Amino acid sequence: MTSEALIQFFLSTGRMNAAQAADVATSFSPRHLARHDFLLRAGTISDEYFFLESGIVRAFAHDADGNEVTTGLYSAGQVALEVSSFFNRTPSPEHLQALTDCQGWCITYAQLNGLFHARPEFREFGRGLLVRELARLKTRLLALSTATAAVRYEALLKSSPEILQQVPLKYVASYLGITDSSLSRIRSGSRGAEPA
Amino acid sequence: MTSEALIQFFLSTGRMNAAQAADVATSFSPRHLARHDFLLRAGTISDEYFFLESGIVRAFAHDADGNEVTTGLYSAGQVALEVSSFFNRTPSPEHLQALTDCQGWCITYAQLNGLFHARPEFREFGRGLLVRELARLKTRLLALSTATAAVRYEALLKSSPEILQQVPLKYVASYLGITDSSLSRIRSGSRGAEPA
DNA sequence: CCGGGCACTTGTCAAATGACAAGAAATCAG
DNA sequence: CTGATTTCTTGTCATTTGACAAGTGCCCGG
Repeated sequence: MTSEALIQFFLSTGRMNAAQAADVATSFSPRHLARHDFLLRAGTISDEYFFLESGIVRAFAHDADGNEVTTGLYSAGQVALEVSSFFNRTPSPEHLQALTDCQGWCITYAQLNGLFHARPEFREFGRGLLVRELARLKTRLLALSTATAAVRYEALLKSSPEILQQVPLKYVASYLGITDSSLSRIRSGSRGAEPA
Repeated sequence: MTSEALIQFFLSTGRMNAAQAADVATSFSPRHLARHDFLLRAGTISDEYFFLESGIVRAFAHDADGNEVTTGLYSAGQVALEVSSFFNRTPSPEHLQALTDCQGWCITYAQLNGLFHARPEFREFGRGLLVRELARLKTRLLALSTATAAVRYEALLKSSPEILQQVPLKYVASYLGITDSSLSRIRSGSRGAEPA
């Protein structure tokens, strides 16, 4: 089993060199998820930091009325993780479920902490990941309150086309903060546009 | 100058003991902001991690159309910080400005990193802060896509009444993702409600 | 004390989106 | 293959919210 993608991921942030990355990678275990498998269930404590090499994972929660809401969509090259549950050792507010078969790499909380303790450069990497995720959320928040649904859809289409191709539109809609009907209309409208 | 509030803040997460907290606090410097002073300007690199002992700081950015959008409101007991700029040493996408006179405690990036390096328990504390902020953003994101403006307003009123009292409503509105007119209507409506 | 902005409210109308429901189309399990 | 389920589209109408504009009151600096 080769962890090439994982090593590349460590290198991508520029905070680790090749030897360090390769070494850290040995602490991760390969992990496979079949379509519809749960990586984490709401109410339980996450103990798997999961790097996705292929496939798509969906995070979802329930709103005040009990409706399912897709809060995150993770594809290859990302870490699918409920941060607060994993790091605070508290019950997760949301589920993590594979939408397709997934291949990736896992590490437990204890192992990760061991690495953080032993390897300052990996610590930096870990912090970078949190910071990056925070920035991502901020961007989504801003878009949600200032951009129209159509613009948000176009942005997602541009930044993550693979998601649009593989994720049922109702989940995408919920991720974008709209209903599936609205998304359907947005898609039909943006295709033809008015010619002359 | 007493840093009692700062020490309490360190203790609040339960990851540091009293001696550790008091000791770490000595690395922070008192900092005062006059009303309307900028703690950070968009485009510059943040080098101040600022714990607020009193006062209110507003974070704001500009949307695609150039409109100002309030992205964060920080009050006493919180850290007013543009995380990605501070930790990645990159230009900030948003401004941080004092809405009232502010009193608090500051530390630079280099100093903070020094503490992280030397003190594992403070490192834990720092991570906890990022994780907490992330959870907060997630909550806001969920509310923005599932709750009505009125509900979001009520939630803010309940969780941070001090903000409603001190922040001009147009900033609150923008923070809630609505216009100031809408907020005004929500406020007038929720007072009387329909009697019989 | 005065003038000029802000801050806030309110009115009117339009645009964006949701709710609900009915079908068509694709997908999946037996 | 075939029926059942899920997914996606579309129609109709209601609701939420925004855009724009006018008007009142208040605060701040000279």
